[in-house]
This record gives sequence, C-alpha cells and structure tokens, in this order.
Amino acid sequence: MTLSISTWNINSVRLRLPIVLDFLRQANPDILCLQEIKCQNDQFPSEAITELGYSNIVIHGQKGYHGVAICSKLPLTEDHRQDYCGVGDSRHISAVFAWNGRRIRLHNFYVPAGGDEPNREINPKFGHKLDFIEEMKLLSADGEPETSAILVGDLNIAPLEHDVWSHKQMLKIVSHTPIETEGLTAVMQAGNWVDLMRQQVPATEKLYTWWSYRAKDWAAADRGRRLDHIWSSSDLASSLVGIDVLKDARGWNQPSDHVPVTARFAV
DNA sequence: ATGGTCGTGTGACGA
Repeated sequence: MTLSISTWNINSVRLRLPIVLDFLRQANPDILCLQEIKCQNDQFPSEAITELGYSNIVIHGQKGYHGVAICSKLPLTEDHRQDYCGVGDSRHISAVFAWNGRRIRLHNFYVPAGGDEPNREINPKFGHKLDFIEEMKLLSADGEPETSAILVGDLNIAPLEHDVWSHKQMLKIVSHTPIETEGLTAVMQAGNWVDLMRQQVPATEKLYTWWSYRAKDWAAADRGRRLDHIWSSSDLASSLVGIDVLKDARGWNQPSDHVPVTARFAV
C-alpha cells in the first residue's frame, strides 16, 4: 500500500494550470498541495484538476495574493482553515484523509516571506513572519487523538547550512537568518515533527527547492534555497520510502520559482 | 556592489 503527497508553490494556479496538469499526469501523486494560488475560491480551476482524478479539492483562496489548496484522489474530511496572526491572510488549510488504517491530518502552509530587511523594528513583514512561526509552535504532530499528521508547504525558511548555496553569505539574508532558522527548528521540536526531506537526503548534501527569477541563468548559478518542506509525525516517518525534488520543473515553460517536492510512503 | 524578475490587475505591492 503506497501513498504519495506533493507540495508546490505554484505562483498563480490560473497562469500555470498547464504545468500543474503536466505534473499531475507525470508524477501522479495521490495528493497535491498548492501554495500561492493567487485567486479566490470560485476562480480555482477545479474542473480540469478533477478530470485527472483529483475529485476532492479544498481551497482557501483570496484575491490577488497568497492562497492554498489541497487536491486529492482520496476523500478529504474535516477541512479547517487557521488564520495565523489574525490578519485575514489565506496561508493555511488542513484536512483529514485515511491511509493504511490511519487517520492522517494534512496541513498545507504558506509562511510569510518576510520582506528584505531582517529587523522587525524597521520591517513589519519580518515581524509578521516571526510571529507566524511563533504561533506554529502550538501545532503538534501528535495533537489530535488517534490521528497522525503531515505538514507541507512553502515555509520560506531554509533551516540548515546546506539548504542554501552559501551559508556564510546568507546569514543576513531573510530566509536564512539565525532567528528564522532557530525558530523553525523550535517549531519542529515543539511539535515533535520529523523533517522527511532530510531523513532521506543527508544534511551534508546541498538540497534546494527554489531558484530566484532574478538570476540570469538559474541553472548555471544554482544559487538555490530549500524553502519547501515535508514533515510528519514520527509514526509515519518509518513508512517513508523516497523524496523526489523535481528540479526539471524550474526549466519548464513559464515556470514557478519553486519546484514540486513529493514524499512517497509504503507499507 | 547592488540590481536583478515575476504575478495581479492597472497602480502599487508582495514575493
């Protein structure tokens, strides 16, 4: 019995619907979690995605910015949208599905990017990001009775040295400052989460999921960051059989600056 | 050393 879950910051699901469909046909995950859909719920391209077998879709959209969705071949129940920091942004959605006799709650997050200046006194967006991850510490992988948990999404933080192209040059760059990387590590520890990507790929190996649009040649420079993550409760970690980071997708037509990451489980 | 590129939806803002 297998299960595969993908996460992808799509940076407008309407503009990039063709590559979403290409990805679903090619990778064929059981569940796809999207971030930055940049549309309202009724603008989400549900029909085209449903036609590929993803008939269970839950959406938390908003006009123009942010927005998350879960598209699943498996039935989804008990969907929930949490308003982190109480500012009305659509940055989280979760739902429950069943696999291998378990109840699993799947959380899909889009953490604030945090602006350019890593100082909350002069940059409120950085303060918002820090407050958001502080609130994430309250989310435990074992918080719900008789329920396992998976957390995916664009967390906009590259926590480890080899999650960025140059640890030293990135220490003052938002996404890799110590207050963020230590904060994200504290979220994982407080909630008893396991970093499934790093369970599969040694921490000594470079691993990126995002390459800036601003580089002249993203592939040649290869100045990436691991901003996208897949975590689980510890009971599911032993069922993980593989992680696929689809780097090719960064070179597709009209690409997102993030690539899809897929976790494969089996028992 | 510091600009560089996207998407939304029309003028800035967020990333």
